[in-house]
Amino acid sequence: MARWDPGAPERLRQAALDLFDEHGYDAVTVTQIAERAGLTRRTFHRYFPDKREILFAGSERLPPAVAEAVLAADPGLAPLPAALSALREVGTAVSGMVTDSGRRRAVIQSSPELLERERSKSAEVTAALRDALEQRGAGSTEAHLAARVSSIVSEEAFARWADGEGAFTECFDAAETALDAMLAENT
Amino acid sequence: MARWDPGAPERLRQAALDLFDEHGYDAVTVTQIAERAGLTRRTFHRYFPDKREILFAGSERLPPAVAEAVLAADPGLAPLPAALSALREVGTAVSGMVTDSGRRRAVIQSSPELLERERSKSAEVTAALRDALEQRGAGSTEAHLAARVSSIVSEEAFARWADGEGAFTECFDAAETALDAMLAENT
DNA sequence: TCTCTGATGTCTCACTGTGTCATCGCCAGG
DNA sequence: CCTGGCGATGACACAGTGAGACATCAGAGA
Repeated sequence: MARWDPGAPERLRQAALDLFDEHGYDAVTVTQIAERAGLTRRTFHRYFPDKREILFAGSERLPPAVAEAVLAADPGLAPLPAALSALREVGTAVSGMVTDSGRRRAVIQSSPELLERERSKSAEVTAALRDALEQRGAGSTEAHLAARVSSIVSEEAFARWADGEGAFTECFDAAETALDAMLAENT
Repeated sequence: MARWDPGAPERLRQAALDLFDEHGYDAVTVTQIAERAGLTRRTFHRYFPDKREILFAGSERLPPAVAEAVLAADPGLAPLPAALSALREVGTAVSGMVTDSGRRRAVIQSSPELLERERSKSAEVTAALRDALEQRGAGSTEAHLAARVSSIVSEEAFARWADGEGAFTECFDAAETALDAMLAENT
C-alpha cells in the first residue's frame, strides 16, 4: 500500500552485509548499499549515522540491559561477581538472538576502522556497567576495575562462543576459570 | 638552506594543538592546521594518515617498547607479573618524556572520535604485550588475559598520574593495590 | 464520505571536509 | 649536467549534513 516498502533499516542491513561479503568493506560505498536496498544515500543516513554503524545495529540496547541486570542482581554480591552475573545473563540472551553473527564477525575483523568501532561499543557496555556498580554502592575505582575485569571475561566468552566452543554459558564458565587460573599463578 | 623549513611534523603538531584548544577539535579543519604551519593540506597527510592521528604522534613506538620490556623481564616471572613490570617500566619512561600531556588529554576527552582512536592505541599495546607473553612461553589464552588485566592497571595508573596524584610509579603501585583489593573481595 | 492537518518517510540539491592518486618540481650525489 | 628521490600541488571520489519539496498515512471534524 505504501509508496515505500517497510523495513528500510533491515533491508539496508542485508544489502550492506551482502555487498561487504562480495567486495570487501572498503570497496563498498554508501550509495551502493542504498541503491541495492532501493533507497538513496540520504535515507541511509536517516537510520545510521555513519557507514560503520550499520554493522552494529541494535547495539544501543546493550548498555541499558547490562545496567538493569546489575541492579537486579543479589545486593549481597561484591562488585565483580555482580558484574559477572549480569554479563553472563545478558550475554546468554544476546547469543540466542543474534543473526548473521558469522558474516558480521568476518567483516568486522577485516577492517581496522570496524575493529575500532567495536571497541567503542564494548567501552559503552563497560561504562554502563561501571555506573551501575557505583549505583549499587561500590566505590568509584572499585566499580571501574570490576567493570573492566568482568568485560574481559565476557569478551573472552563471546570469542569462544563465536569459535563454536559450545553454548554461551559454558564458554562463560570456561573464561571465568581461565581468568582465575591466570590470577592464581602469580609467583 | 632548504626550500622548506625543517620540522614539519612538530610544527603541525603544535599548530593543531593550539587550534584545537582555541576552537575545539571538530571545528578545526586539516586545511587550517596546515596553513598555520605554513604547509598545505596534502602535506599534512604525508606525515599523519588522518586528522586524529596527529594527537597520537610517536605512539607507534610503544608496542615494540613494551614487547621488548616483557622479553627482558625475569624469565621466572609468571605472565601477569612480567606484564606489569614491563608496563611499569615503559610507563615510567613515557611519563617522563611526554609533552603537552594536559592539553592533549583535554582535547581527546572532548571528542568520541578521539577516544575511539585512543582505545585503538591501547589495543595495539595490549596486542604487543600478548604476543610477547606468548613468546615467553605463556599459553594463548593465558597471555591474552594477562595482557588485558595488566593493561587495566597501566591505564588506571596513567589516569591517576594525569590527575596529579604523584609520580607515575606511585600511581602504578596504587592501581595494582586497588586491583588486588577488588579481586580479594569476592564473596 | 470528504477534507483538513500533523506526523512521517523519502527524495533532490547543494555544500563542506576528508583522504588519496597522479603528477610535477626542487634538491643533492654522481 | 642529469638523474633519483623526496616533498608539494591540483584534481577527484566519497562521507556526512542541512534545507526544502513531496507523497503517504492516521485521525479529527464537517
